[in-house]
Amino acid sequence: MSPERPRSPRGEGARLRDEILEAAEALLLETGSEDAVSIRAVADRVGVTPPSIYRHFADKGTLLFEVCDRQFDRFHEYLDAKGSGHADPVEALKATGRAYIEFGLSYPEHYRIMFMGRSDLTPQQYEDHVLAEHESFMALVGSVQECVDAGRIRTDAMEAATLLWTVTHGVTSLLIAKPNFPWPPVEALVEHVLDMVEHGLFTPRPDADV
Amino acid sequence: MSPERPRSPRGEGARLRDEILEAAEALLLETGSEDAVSIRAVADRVGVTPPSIYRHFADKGTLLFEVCDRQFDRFHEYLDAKGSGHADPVEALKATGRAYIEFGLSYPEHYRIMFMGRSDLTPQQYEDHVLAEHESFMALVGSVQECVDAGRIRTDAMEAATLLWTVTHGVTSLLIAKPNFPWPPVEALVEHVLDMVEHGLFTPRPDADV
DNA sequence: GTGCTTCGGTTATCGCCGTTACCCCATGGT
DNA sequence: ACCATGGGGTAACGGCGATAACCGAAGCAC
Repeated sequence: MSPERPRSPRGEGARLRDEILEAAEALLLETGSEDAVSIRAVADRVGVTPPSIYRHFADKGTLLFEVCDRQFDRFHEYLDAKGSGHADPVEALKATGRAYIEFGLSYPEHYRIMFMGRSDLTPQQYEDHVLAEHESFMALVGSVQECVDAGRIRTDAMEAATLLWTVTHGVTSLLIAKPNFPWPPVEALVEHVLDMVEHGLFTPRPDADV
Repeated sequence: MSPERPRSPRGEGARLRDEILEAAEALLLETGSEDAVSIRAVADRVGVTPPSIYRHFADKGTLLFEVCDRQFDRFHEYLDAKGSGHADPVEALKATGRAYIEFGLSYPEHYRIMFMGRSDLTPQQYEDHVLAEHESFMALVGSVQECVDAGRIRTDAMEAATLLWTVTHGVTSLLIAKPNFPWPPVEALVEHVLDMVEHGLFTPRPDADV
């Protein structure tokens, strides 16, 4: 883009690192395809030659991972924000679920990389990621535990949190992977899912109501 | 592999087509990675040069799609088999759900391509695929309808089928995408999910039991 | 000021990929 | 005997991720 990129002064070589991250993120958002975010494309956008990328990132996977990791942080903030301030812990959980799906659909390519792709990361990144994942999962477990303490849930917090994650992920990932399937309106689908989670889908007896 | 591949006789040029399909499938199963199934690797395995592949498949996507499409057929047969022969339509549905997850986990790379990847197909393939997908989804709707007719379900068949798909897909795809997450044993997880779908996760009142 | 190190980035290149244009030759029909 | 055609092969293009080797300017010691 800008053919004249000034060389960074001595101490601030890390400045390029940020520019690379932002260029990669912008490219990911604009093209909506991980494949379009090539090392060459990113370098071109920053106004730098491809090998320069490797001064700041070990490989392409590391770069993409870091791009998504940033988004991951915002993801958590968003979930926390949407999940707090509810008097009813069950409502808080449902709000978190809505926010999860909403965020995933807002950044489908990030979600794809983080939760739908093959994660061949370096052991170090992998450890970081597992740690972050575990942390955020445990935040969910905490929210679920409030429901358990209030006697509003039928199982233990770990199990319920796992189920909630799989369900919200199921909606999010299928909507991303199969955008042309004749889905009902997203809001309705989400509410139906939440209703299913809350009350179940089947009636225990043929003649029972609710 | 075999350096001496006899040339196919006149009418049976399509024989190579099958060999290519089987080589690609074997490669996919052995390596467990879509990336490892390169045109060159497949050609090498068959004992043929890369351009020969293009006599039978328009491009790599078409080849991979066809490989997975075969598996898709077996997938449906398996689901049908596991879903039939149940007196209780709800049990039939649960059995189908178990089979879905089991099959997906047995062929994770196929499942990945079919349900978790970016599907950039030609319009023709896409149409075929949508049709097949719609057909199998409608089979599910049929099974659900039996539950509706028996008065065992709280919503309409289309909605319930959509929910069931998203849930089973959620379990399958997360287990595939995050194999190192500290999941509970798969069987237990599946049963918990099915139980959640059946009865719901939350209790309507703090003092209610089941 | 002069020399040296070191940092920020480039040039050139490798090997792999999907894909295409073009050629070749054995076979079967006539 | 001919020759068209189908089943392949040869060579090559452009793009990719990645690496090795280099280079020039900025800072530091003296």
